[in-house]
Amino acid sequence: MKTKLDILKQYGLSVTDSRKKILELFLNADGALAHADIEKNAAKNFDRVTVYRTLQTFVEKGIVHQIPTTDNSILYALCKQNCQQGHHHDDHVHFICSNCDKTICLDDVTIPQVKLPINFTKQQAAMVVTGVCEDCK
Amino acid sequence: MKTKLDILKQYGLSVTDSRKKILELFLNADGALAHADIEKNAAKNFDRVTVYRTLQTFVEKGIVHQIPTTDNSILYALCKQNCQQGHHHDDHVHFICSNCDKTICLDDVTIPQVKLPINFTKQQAAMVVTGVCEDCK
DNA sequence: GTAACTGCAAAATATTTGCATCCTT
DNA sequence: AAGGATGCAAATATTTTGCAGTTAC
Repeated sequence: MKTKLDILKQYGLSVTDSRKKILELFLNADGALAHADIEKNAAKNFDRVTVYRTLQTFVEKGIVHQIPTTDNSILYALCKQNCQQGHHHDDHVHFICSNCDKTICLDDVTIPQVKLPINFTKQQAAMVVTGVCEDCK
Repeated sequence: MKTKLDILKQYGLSVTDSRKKILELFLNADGALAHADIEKNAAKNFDRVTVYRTLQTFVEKGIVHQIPTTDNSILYALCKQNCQQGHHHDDHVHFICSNCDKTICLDDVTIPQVKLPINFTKQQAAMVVTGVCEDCK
């Protein structure tokens, strides 16, 4: 299993306290995190601005990806499987529980192909399913 | 074809200048609109706050729906087909052109079913495809 | 006439930027 | 030591709220 240090080094980032801490939050989280979640858990120790910059860096490097939601918030999630090495493939479905509000990466559920209208070219696809998760069932 | 007035009345909203104007923007738009787009085009005449409130009303009534995007902006789009009458079914795929940044409702492309892990219940699904649209091809 | 809608002002919140200092390598 | 990362302060931008005046029905 990869450690925080491995991941940071692998992406050519210097190892700092805030990056370690934030990465740890992701590794321990069972779902995706909103900026606010991270701030709540890390901002005791770090500046709000550092959270912004760290997340931005992680996204740029491909360590985390952003999940679009309808409710104006961006969620950030670590790809648990393929994405940590080499190129970033965010091809799984995200699930948002309407009860506990947790966002879960369904790493095993692949986004199905869709047939686009003629003259449309696909580069990426994202899919978010809302419903009730296994814990809230 | 439904007129602005028809639509507003159908949803039990009183007909005001700002609602007519904003609805017109949607009817003329070939894609989805960001809050900023609406503000740019309508805010000459209306207060910024009115745009917020009007959009909120439209979403509540089901006249427009929100499209999740990764880049922190909410997009609003009119459902061209089924959604205008009765209940709102936002079951089509959204397409974001990486060239012109336009967001298009692919009303004819239905979101495919996915098989969720056991004990997960689906309520809604959203799908966003990024790529190159027909105009930018 | 009444309820609903709008504009204005202002508060609350969120995000970005510059710069001096500190830390990693 | 050098480059990058952080913290602080402050500028910007975004969204929400209260209230008085106006408008639709």
